[in-house]
Amino acid sequence: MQSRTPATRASGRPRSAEADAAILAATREALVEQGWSKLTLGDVATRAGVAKTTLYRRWAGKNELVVDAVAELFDELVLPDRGSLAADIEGVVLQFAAILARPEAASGLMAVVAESTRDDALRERIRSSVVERQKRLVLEGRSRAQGRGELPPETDPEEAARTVDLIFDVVAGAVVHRTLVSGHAADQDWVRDFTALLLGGLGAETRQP
Amino acid sequence: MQSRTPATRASGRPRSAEADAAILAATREALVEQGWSKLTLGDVATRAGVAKTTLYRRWAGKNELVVDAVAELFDELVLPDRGSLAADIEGVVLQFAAILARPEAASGLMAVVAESTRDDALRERIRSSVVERQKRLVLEGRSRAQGRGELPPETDPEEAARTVDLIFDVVAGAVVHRTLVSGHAADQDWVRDFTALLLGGLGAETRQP
DNA sequence: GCCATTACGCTACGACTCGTAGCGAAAGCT
DNA sequence: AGCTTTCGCTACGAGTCGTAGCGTAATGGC
Repeated sequence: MQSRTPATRASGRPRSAEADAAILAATREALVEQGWSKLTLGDVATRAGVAKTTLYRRWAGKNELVVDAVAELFDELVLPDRGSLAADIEGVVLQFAAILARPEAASGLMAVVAESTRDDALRERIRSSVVERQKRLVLEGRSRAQGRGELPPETDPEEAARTVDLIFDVVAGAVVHRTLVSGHAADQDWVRDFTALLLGGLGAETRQP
Repeated sequence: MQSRTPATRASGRPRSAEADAAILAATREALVEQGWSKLTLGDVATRAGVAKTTLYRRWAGKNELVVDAVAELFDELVLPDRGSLAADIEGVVLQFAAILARPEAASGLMAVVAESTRDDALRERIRSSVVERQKRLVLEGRSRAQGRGELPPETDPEEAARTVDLIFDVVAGAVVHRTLVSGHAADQDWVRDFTALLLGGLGAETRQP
């Protein structure tokens, strides 16, 4: 979250945790109904049943609030072992696609990403609370695949890190682009084709089913 | 553009083409300096040297204006024949990355994409004026590769169309995610790695340089 | 050359949102 | 108790929005 664990402050009336949850839920609700540009903090405060001033005391502005509200959606991402690298990839991609299919995630995330091009602190907030969580799944999937012998163990750790970043950009980027720009659902069929392309490459993909 | 070629109207004072160009240029300039959320139509009008009412007579709102302003940036996309599929891909990806690296493209595009999740007409406007232009390059590149024997000729036209869509989502999505979310430039080294992954797949990529 | 038509610049306007300040009351700690 | 911090509420100036109204400019048709 934002400034959790005051650490140096222990006295006085504590902040209401229910208010936090209510505000974030109200933000997602407003994102669905109003979209990002027409979302007003006054409306969010009313929906949450708190005063507008309370909202401003906790978040610096709309951007930070939306990041926190959307970040909670990614808590549910897990990577159960499905037995093969292909199955693991398909599983996590489908989960990611399911989250992105929710209107509050789509409009909220893209909007704050757009804002983050002019706000480094915001970009870092997105990275730590949304992106980093997903990247761990990539690392976990690779580790499993190496254990199964599907991928060779990395030799150069720096090259391995670059590869993970690359894969992550490809996977997340493709799902986002498919869902938001192309405007089609990243459904089972699409994910199967995508996984085949990612594993086998363009030659293998078109070479045979 | 928006409502070009009135067709049914030929009399009266014609709209100034200079004003159109000035407004779109001013929009890009304001995008760079203010970002999307702090961009106001009044400011754009002032920069362009036109009245605010003129702006509202031509565009329905901020979203449509920004789409048109950003779309012009993609006019420069071309696909010279570089001799091989890999080289063609690297070339077009680098061009796309160069456009996205410009702040007006990054903040503007992402913002309108975010808005388009709640506005079908806006999504269609983006698709026709930005996306479709890029997709033709993919078709052209595939055709050339088939002529060289690097890719087999498609048998099922429907499957071929799906593959083109898939490739397009992967390429564009990866560049966008790399640039905007990860916050790193899609430079020569990254594009080389990405092309290798796209052509050879995950196995080949990690198997050896 | 005159007229109908359309675009333009300018001003002004109500409605709305923003973010903050100030206040008294509430809720915790010691 | 007393101290501290948060909360809800009200009110406020500043800024933006999108539109209406008016007089003027630039076309084409007659």
